[in-house]
Amino acid sequence: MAAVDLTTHPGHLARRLQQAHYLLWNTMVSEEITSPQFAVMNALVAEPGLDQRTVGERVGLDRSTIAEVISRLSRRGLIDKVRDPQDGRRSLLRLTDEGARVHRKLSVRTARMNRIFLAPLSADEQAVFFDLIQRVSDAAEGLRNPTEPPTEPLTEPPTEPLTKA
Amino acid sequence: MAAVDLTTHPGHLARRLQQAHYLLWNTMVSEEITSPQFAVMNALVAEPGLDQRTVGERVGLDRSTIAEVISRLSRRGLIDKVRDPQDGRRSLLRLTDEGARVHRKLSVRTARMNRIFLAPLSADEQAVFFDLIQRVSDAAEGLRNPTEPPTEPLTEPPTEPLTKA
DNA sequence: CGAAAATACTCAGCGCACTGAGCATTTTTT
DNA sequence: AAAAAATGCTCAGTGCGCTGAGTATTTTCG
Repeated sequence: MAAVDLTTHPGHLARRLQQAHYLLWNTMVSEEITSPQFAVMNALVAEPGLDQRTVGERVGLDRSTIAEVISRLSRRGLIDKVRDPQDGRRSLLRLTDEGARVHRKLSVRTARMNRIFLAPLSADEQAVFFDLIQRVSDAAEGLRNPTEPPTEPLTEPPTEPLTKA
Repeated sequence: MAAVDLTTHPGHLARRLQQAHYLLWNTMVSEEITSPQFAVMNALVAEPGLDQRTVGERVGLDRSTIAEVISRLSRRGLIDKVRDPQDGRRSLLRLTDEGARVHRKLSVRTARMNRIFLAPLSADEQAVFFDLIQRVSDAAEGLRNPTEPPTEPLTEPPTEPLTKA
């Protein structure tokens, strides 16, 4: 008998929160377009012509997942995908007219859903909610992405200044 | 140009939080046993002999998902699964000795991981963090599970008492 | 220039998560 | 007791999410 209390486990809470959101999204926003798909479309509204990897970075999806999400959006005719003539490795992405239309429609519904989802919290609590989750996520991301904070700046050791010159 | 700010979208934040947790779990707890698998084992430590559906209910996994998770735990020899002789529909579950051993080991590591994961928050903030997420999740779950709260209390309408008699 | 390294993407494999449909076994009704 | 409903589980299908390996294209460097 040494069972643990999962209500103090952030991972478990995060999963439950996401599940709850998933269900609400399905009933209030769309059964066709998922939340990650919407996030990708949204990134392309903000910055049309991004390549696949960068979009993934913007919305927090790894290379494999973003590829699949994009393939679905593309199959539905919501985004265009073309090889970059300047760099044959890249795929450049942008919304189609239909994609832009769908994005507008879903934006409205998403806002409505978020209001309902967050209704149990006061405005102040909502702000705290965002802040806390974000801080935890950012910190954890930092743990994985050493970011190589210049252990010894690539520029150079304190021998001589060169940005100066 | 009507892109939305995803940092105020709880669904997006929940996904990011879970991803961050997933990565940390993998490096600090186990590469074999996942967080949902641990949750299932934990439920069986608390209540040995539960049937599959109830375990799913305890940890928040639907019938299909719980079936897969259990099949993996079973394949690894961490849980036992037997048909209920009283009710041929049910599968009764309990940890094997090895399962109990693994659960103990992971409990320690999980506690350590949670400390690090939550380190960016003060003790007070951690309490708020749990509370807010839980309230939002519970409320959203309530939206889907009508629970049939006695539209008109089953006890009785104000016309005449009948439990009386 | 040509080999080596970096970069963008694809592919296969595993695992979580949900729905809808189907099967077997109770339980309830008639 | 037979028909109907409920219950527990399985199966097929879709989608997110990660890793490791592989391919093609650029960039860098000797």
